[in-house]
Amino acid sequence: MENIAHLRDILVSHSLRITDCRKNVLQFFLNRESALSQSDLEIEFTQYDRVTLYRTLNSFLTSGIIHKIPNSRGVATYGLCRDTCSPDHHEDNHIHFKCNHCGEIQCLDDQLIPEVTMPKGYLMETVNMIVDGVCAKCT
Amino acid sequence: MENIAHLRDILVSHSLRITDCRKNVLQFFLNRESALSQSDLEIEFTQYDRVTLYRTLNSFLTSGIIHKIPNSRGVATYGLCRDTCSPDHHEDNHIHFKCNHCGEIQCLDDQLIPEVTMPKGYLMETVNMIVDGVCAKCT
DNA sequence: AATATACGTGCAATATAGTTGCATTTATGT
DNA sequence: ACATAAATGCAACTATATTGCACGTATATT
Repeated sequence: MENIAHLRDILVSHSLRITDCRKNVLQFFLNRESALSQSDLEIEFTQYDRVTLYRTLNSFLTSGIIHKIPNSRGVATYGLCRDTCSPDHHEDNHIHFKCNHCGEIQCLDDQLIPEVTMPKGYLMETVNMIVDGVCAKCT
Repeated sequence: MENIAHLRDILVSHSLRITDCRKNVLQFFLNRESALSQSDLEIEFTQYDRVTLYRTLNSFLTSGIIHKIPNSRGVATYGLCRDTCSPDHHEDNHIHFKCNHCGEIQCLDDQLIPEVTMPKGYLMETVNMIVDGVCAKCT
């Protein structure tokens, strides 16, 4: 359970206003170790409109509190950024893990994406790496 | 331009019946160097129903002719598998590239995904790596 | 070549996800 | 406490993904 002051700090430091919705959603992210989708939030927070949750995710995304995790299903999922991230510079160069058993998507913060090289003429901007398998809880 | 016999061979060797739709879609994949989405097919093949194209992609996917490429937008894209792929064993361990300029997604068949290790208790099944940037055609 | 049948296709309908505009409410700086 | 810029809720809309069912066709068998 995060204390409220901490939640406020995070929001303020990302130039976001303090609202109930944002505090609750942020707390939910902090309490969970797995990444979350919009529909996860809709199930958890029936008191807020889908659009509000959608825009909450968007504000977190553009302010650099969370990052988007690519996946092969058609559902966007989001994970908390590390403390070292800022809106213009992300340090989310870790591997993401999708468990085929429980379905959870996790940030493996300590497994860094290895360096790769591109063919001639290609300009590399961001790199994502997603491993599918069975997570520690399900093995 | 692929010859028809070759298209038939590919379909037959994956236990799929020969149909116009499948031949045309497969040819389209072979002629393009970029990955394709369902909507790409809908634009190209107005003579076929969306659902037919959807199921064509599905049959190609489960029979191992194409593979799904994860991406952060909510649109599934597909790339041709290498000749060495079979339905039960895929060799698509290459990096995918998404161009932020032209939007194309390409298979970098020769850029292999580097080996990575998982934390204790994690079981690795498949690995995906997606690089975003600017492709050779757009630089 | 005729034919049975399993498989492919088209249509209709539904489900799910993502997005915008607008009126109303609320957080925040002064 | 008040003005204002931002957040919220509602309604509507778009795009994408998916299923059931009836009908048509590729293929194996004879």
